Amino acid sequence: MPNLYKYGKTNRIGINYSPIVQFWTYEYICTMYERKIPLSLNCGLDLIGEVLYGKWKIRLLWFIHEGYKRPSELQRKIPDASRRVLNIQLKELEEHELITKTIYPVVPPKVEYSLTEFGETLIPVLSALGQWGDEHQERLRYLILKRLEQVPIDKDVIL
Amino acid sequence: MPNLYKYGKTNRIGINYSPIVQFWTYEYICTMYERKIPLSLNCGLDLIGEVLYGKWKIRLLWFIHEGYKRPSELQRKIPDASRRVLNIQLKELEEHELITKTIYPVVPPKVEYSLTEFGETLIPVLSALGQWGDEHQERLRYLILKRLEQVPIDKDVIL
DNA sequence: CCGTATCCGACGCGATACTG
DNA sequence: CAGTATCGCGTCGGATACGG
Repeated sequence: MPNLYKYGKTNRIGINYSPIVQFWTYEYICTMYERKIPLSLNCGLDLIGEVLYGKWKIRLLWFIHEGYKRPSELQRKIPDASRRVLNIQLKELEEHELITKTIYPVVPPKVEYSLTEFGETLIPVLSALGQWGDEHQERLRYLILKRLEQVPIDKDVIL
Repeated sequence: MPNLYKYGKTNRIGINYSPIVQFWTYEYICTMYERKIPLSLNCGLDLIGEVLYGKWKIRLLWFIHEGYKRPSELQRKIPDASRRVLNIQLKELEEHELITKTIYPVVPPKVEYSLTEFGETLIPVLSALGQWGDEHQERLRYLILKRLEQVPIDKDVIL
């Protein structure tokens, strides 16, 4: 969970670009729930981060958007994710109302996911992200791989 | 080779959405390095996810963009992040060539960060993200908080 | 003012096995 | 085909303390 935070007032990311931001920090609410580290939901970037957080979520959204709706299809598309995690993240997406799940009462079981309208609104945003990545892919790949070579040993790992 | 990445990172962002995607997947290369779970750098979303990954990076980028350049300023802006993590993430941003660091040889020490041109290109994208979050903030807050109430106890945590 | 080191808790997620 | 349970590893990041 990314959202462990307890920061508050000054640190809304969106400061300039988003006058909409409000000040009655959710910190307050969250501490009431005794979460050790409260969420910060003060600005748009925090919020979207909350919803997209998860290793496979964006992938899932995109594939569903592309028409791969059944769990087995998704699994085939994302073979590196375990069934367990896929289910967990799909459920989260569902709870965030970005997708809906339809269970057909047939044998063998059949399940289909699809984007909600709300989910659809996210697609252009994801596109924008991906576009930036695509535009700079050469450079990014180079930089990322270079970094990995430099730091082959994790600093936190005791040898 | 130490086994970092044995269990991939939790990317906030990552997906194969793009037709540009190439198939000589980096997965391949990565497995050659004996990483158990390869990085996926196949598409723009994967790449951008790699670069933005980190709890405070987006915030850092934004604040630097806004003109808060010195470590102490940034720290004040993000009081919940420890100095350690801030430095780590700043260094990563630097290695990814999104920001530059200038050290002035004076006493007391003075350091300044600023966005590179490359880093600047990321700003509109972040704006887009934040904008979506802002537009739907009511709903998002509601949904996120609702979910948290439902699952107050993490399933994986042993009590 | 600036940076880094060590310790450690939280939790995401992979592996595997089992049910309907 | 779809879903869940249990287990344990690994990584991020917080707390604190020290050195320049």
